Amino acid sequence: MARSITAPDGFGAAATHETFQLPPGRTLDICLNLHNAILEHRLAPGMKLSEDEVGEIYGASRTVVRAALQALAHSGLVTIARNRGAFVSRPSIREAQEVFEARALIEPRIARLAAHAMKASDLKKLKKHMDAEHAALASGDKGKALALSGAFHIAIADIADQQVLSQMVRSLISRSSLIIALYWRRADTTCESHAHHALLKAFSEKDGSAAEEIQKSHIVDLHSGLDLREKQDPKSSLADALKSG
Amino acid sequence: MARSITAPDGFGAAATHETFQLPPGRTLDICLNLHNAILEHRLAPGMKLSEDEVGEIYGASRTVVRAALQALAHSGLVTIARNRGAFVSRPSIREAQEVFEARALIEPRIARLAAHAMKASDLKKLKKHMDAEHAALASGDKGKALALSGAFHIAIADIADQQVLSQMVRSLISRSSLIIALYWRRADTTCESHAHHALLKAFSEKDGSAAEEIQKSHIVDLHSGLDLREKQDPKSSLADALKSG
DNA sequence: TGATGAAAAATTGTATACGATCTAATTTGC
DNA sequence: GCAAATTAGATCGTATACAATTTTTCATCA
Repeated sequence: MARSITAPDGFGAAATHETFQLPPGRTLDICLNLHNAILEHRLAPGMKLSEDEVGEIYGASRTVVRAALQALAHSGLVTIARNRGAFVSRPSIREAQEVFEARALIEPRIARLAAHAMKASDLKKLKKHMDAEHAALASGDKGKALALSGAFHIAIADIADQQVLSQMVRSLISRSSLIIALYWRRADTTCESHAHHALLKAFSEKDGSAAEEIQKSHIVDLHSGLDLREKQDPKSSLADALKSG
Repeated sequence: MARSITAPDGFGAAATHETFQLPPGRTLDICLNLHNAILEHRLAPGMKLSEDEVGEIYGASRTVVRAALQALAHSGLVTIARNRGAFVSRPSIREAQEVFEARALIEPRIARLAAHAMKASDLKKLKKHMDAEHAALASGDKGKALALSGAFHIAIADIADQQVLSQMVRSLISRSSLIIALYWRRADTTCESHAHHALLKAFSEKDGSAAEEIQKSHIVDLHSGLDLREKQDPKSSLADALKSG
């Protein structure tokens, strides 16, 4: 069965062909599809992505699948181990810290630029994103809601019209999705929406400084929603327990 | 003739296996080699990188070469056009602007972090980098001098010990090399050294604020050394000339 | 002479085959 | 019964073959 690829829907699809610097084609299709699946948490960190299996699913040969997996590896969503294959990445605690620190550096700047470049049509688009996110949350699809929340941040970067920074943000947000899958501790995802609402207000007033400030706190807040304490692995903790017993 | 690959020398080699998120192997070897060649301006922007030709040079099959070219495409040094092949990228004026704006945002922060993390051994390493750069410049190898100048910036990022930001800087500096090949206008490359000296002083005094400030001016200065005025392309200028004649 | 079009050559896109390496299951020895 | 070694299976790394596409060449005609 060839061509059973889900068409990327207008909203969830945060990645374009520029994300992977690949020409259009089947390799790119598979990239985008896997990318979405990972962002929506349908593929969990650590999961094996066998070349044969993926090829079977998409009706493509290993040649094409390999290229797709290597592209995803370069964007950090997939980790390839020689002679062992490809796995959905498991960002370390260290990497999680750094990703959110990088976001706290870059995204506020982008928010400021976006506020200055903001047009009426852009505001409408952002509003639609928010509505879609609410709808997904209401229907109970947390994975999709998270992906849409990321898409909101990417939409801002696109409005700022800075392609280089925008690519960086895309990569950081993709990795954030994995990080959240691994380390998120809060039950409420709703706090997000408040920040997004506040951003929208700043944008509508073309208040760059406010947008920058709000975005910065928003990201710091997201960061603080993670549980990034080192957990000693079971083996050593067992040894400790027995030693002191 | 297999295995005629130049061993990446300790200094010029700014890229590691993490730059491409590839496991060690021949694909990575070819990546690093092409990467260095581009950074040292031995391969000019726009040059065709035929799969057969590259494969012949490195004694590898097209399978391996293709993977290497796609990895380089993802890092922005190579542009792939479907059914037409791979070319050394020609960054647009727009992209040039954005790359240096991004550097001006990220690198000063890294310089500050590096200043705080700086150890005596790190200072020595940086000094060695500068000496190597001077040596290359003295011997007239401008390409190598430029690559080493980039390596200096990357070394700072490594000292700051921020892998995520470090990867971004690597990518930006690689692209800067192409940008300089296309748009550099100054004859003197020596101005660089002064900034690097000043940075070294700030580092030795562990003065983070000074390092941040110096790095920012340094990058703005580099940016101002480019000629980024739009040149109307020959075709349209010809049309204009005839229309008004 | 210059433009047009068709045929030939070169180059990339993809599938498949085979060897190398890793994983696991089974056997063997203690 | 348990650990180590061996073997069978699965998976990846690479080369090569063929199809699809582009580029070049060259003959033809206005």
